Amino acid sequence: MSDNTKQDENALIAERRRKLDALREEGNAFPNDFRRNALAEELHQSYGKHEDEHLREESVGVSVSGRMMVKRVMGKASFIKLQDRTGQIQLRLERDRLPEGVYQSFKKWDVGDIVGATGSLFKTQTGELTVMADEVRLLTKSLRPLPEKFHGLSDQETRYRRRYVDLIMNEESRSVFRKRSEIVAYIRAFLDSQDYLEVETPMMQTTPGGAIARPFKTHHNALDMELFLRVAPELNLKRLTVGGFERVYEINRNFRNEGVSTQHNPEFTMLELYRAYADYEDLIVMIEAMIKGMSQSVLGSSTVTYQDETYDFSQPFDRLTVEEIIMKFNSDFDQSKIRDRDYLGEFATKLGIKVEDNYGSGKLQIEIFEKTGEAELRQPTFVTQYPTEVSPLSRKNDEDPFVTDRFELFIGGREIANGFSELNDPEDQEERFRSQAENKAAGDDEALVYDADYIRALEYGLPPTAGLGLGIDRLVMLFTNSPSIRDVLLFPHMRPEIFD
RNA sequence: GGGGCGUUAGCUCAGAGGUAGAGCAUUCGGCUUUUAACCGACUGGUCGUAGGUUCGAUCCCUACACGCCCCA
Repeated sequence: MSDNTKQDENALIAERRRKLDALREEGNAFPNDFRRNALAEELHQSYGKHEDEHLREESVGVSVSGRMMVKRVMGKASFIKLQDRTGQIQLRLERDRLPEGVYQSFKKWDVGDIVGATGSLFKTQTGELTVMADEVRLLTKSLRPLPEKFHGLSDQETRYRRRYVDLIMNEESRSVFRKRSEIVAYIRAFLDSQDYLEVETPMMQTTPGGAIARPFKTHHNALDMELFLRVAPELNLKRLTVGGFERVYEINRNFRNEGVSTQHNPEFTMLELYRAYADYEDLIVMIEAMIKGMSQSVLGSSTVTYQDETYDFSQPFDRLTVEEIIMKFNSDFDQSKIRDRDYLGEFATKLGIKVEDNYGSGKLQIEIFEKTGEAELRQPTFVTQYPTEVSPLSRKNDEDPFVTDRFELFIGGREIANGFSELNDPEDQEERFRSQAENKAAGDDEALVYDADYIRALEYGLPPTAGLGLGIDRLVMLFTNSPSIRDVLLFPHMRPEIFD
């Protein structure tokens, strides 16, 4: 830090810096030899119900440590509270019980400092479990004041930019990220128990990968080549299925160069899985079971309440086709013309959709579905039979090649998962790639890129396979009642902060 | 990209065209069972940035930055 900045520094920080200077003069200001033997939550669990008298007789010695969140000095005795990773525990410090001079030093410590203490348990007059300290040490001086004790930190921007302060101050925020971790752990356990193999495939590739999305570009200096951050791991995971890993999954980051909103972050986490000798129906059964189990495991309930709406996972999820949804939510739609390109085009235009010349009836169906149906799908609903035109990697339906054997899962009007029976005919795939390449040439920078090696892999033979992608961030939003994706990302993307 | 709202002390927030306010925190004093501890005294600000209107702007106007929400 420059001298200039130091001079301009806030008086509160300057004061604490002076205290740190004094600590440096006394010896090691940043000791790392204190070891605790108890956590706050353990103590409350084990001794919370004990009587004061009983505790004093037992004389339970404990060492605890954490961030000092409360400091109440009453002359020659004080109460403080330390916060560790499990919760808070109160300590009582009495001048005449501590070694000579320690209490005097303690009075200069600040809320936010990291403190370690050793003592024995008792209960206060109001019944709060407390450690009567025999020793107490300052382990790390905090130079910056914490937000106010009552209102805490509520400014959204600061909560995202200084997540560490948010985590110190807000139990709800800590809880969201613990739940996120539990959800991911649940998914891993669920898949591992069914003999899936977890793998990691490249994030940087020479093509963006298998999804319709705009990619980020980067550059490798030594190789002097353009690279893309992947938009999906799909093609690599299917290469692994060709290789004989018949059940694989990856939980990892994808990158899409698109808008930022309450629903979108440039990087986000997806589960993708592939299962040979299965079709999309098998995955529908599986994902429904997984979400039900997850709800029970993480929330202890088969329902989840999100923004004043409750979703019930105990009932079988609804199932509708894309065409059924269009007709259900557009009463004036002429059902006999559900695949009539001209009619669909007119209908879409009336809805305010910008219709491009190269849109076929499948693309138009999807535009109408997204505009009129998607947001209405509140309870868990599987939407099936997506048009082939918008599903370049999905297997065509045997009876009706206009559609593919594909589904998406919607909860609360939002897409949570997308799965399908994989296209494993290399010649069909080659044609679909070419069609995408034409779109790309026509200016669609989201179109898939032709991947010759992927075709070659398919030519070795991809067993009949079903695959699934599930957006972890959106699922966590749902399970933690978070209105914005930023609430479930530890460090959401923000424009750079200006330090002057 | 368009629209709306916001930005005042470390934090949470009031405020009004005429030299800027509260609570908590800090500092000093008191207090050996507190629970947003309490009592007394003090301190703390380029009112997001840059222009403009005005005798005078933190307040009105414009642009910009950052954030939040809605729409595409």
